[in-house]
Amino acid sequence: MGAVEKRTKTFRAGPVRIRVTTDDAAARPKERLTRERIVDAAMDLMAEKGYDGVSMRSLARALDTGQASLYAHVANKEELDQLVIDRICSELDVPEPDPENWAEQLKQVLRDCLELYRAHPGTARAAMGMIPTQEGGLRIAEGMLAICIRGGVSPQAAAWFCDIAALFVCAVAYEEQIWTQRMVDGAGHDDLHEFHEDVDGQLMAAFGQLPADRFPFVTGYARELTAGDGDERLEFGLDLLVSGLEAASERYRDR
Amino acid sequence: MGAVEKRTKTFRAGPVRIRVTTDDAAARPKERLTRERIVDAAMDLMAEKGYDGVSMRSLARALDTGQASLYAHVANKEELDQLVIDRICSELDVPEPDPENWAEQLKQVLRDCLELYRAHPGTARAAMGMIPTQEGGLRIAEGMLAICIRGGVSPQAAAWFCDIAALFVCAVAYEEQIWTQRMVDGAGHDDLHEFHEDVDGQLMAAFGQLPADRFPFVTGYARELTAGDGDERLEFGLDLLVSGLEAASERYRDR
DNA sequence: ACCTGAACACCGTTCAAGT
DNA sequence: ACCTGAACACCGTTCAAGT
Repeated sequence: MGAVEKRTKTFRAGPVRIRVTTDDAAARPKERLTRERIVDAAMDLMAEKGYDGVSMRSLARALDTGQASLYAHVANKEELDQLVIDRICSELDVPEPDPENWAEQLKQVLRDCLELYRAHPGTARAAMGMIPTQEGGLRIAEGMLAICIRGGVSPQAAAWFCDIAALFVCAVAYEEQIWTQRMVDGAGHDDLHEFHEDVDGQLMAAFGQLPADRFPFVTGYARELTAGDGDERLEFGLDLLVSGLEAASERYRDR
Repeated sequence: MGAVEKRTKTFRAGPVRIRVTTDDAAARPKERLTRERIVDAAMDLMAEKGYDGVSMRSLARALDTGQASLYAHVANKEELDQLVIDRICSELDVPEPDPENWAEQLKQVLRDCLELYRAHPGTARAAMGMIPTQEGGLRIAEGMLAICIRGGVSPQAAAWFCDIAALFVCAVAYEEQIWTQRMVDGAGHDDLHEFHEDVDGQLMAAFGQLPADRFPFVTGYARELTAGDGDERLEFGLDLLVSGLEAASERYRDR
């Protein structure tokens, strides 16, 4: 359950001192609902059950309140998602721009973003299609823009790059989380790495067995199509985007 | 509703001949359900009401049957989504590889993909995180791989590029469709273009009004951050990816 | 073989009524 | 001011029963 619910209480029973952690509803003076508590509980629930595990109802249940009570603090589920994303964004540190080293700095921020999504399963789904308008998200946007522009990238290229790169990382994380969720639901596996290898193996076999006359390249390069884990694919994508940006920055020099 | 439901019928009432188009259930010899009819109806419904407008129940209603009947032809909603995506994929023509011109050919295929998503609102959401395993999707993967490899791109770079570029286009389309859906739901606007300009305007104002000391770059480049429509941003992204690929192909020469 | 009604276990959101 | 129960209008999926 939520981090806020646990309290310790000490009883005296003759010579014995009993110290218990209570988390049953009856025992505590019901804490007031706040946005903070709601977001805390949503993050716990999301980490445990994935994006679809967080409903206004399950969240109310976790907070031991009625679902309607949540709407006194949060406009709707979309706003809740925004608050959750903003919270995780605020965990990320963006470095001071080092103009000599902008390309590597950008890559590192984007790698950190993926790690952040990974640390909080379900969040990538919530972040898809979200524009940063809150403190946390804006800080990251500010930091990435700063790295680009202090590094000499033209403003228009920098702005579009930040947008596109963030979208890309989010999409990679979302795909990963879909597969992770599929594993959790399907059970049968408890090792994620092993599961991925299984999927890749089956996929490679499937590609390899297609009619070779109509799909010569898919069958011929089945190995390459299924190669690499999430990190390798992210790294490849970051290489494309960043080395592309170095080139594009020239073309957009005047914008 | 679906294209299949309308029939004309002629009655004789004394001297008058009445010709009606019936689409009420009672009048027609109920057509058998098939996968084809189900996918047809799902596409119509999705175009009209977006991704969330297609539920197994609303779909059954549109087909004038019970929701359980659908499960005789389609394993679950996920399979339905796959069939819909595969159907739209089969609308796309992939060109014969022209090795001199591989970069432009790739961009054109990816532009066509975005057009396809746009022509069928709601599909990008369904396609997110989907691996092509059916005829239609595989054809596109085959075609893109062929263009890359015949153009001299190393196999591993080609394979990862196809994956990443498809993900990118899908994510761009998904973001667009979220905004479009938001407009449809919110009503008040009936011109999509005007709506986008409104959103961009408000966003630019919001960015511009942030505390300039903490967000110097976001406030300073508010115009660039909100500039450009979907096409310009896609084009920029394709430039990054494809020019990045030309560079990466060298580094992966041996793989 | 194919289809159906009814059920099960869920959603997000609203609102009059309570403390 | 804050919280609640109950309702409204939905979901995906299953299954015994019908034709």
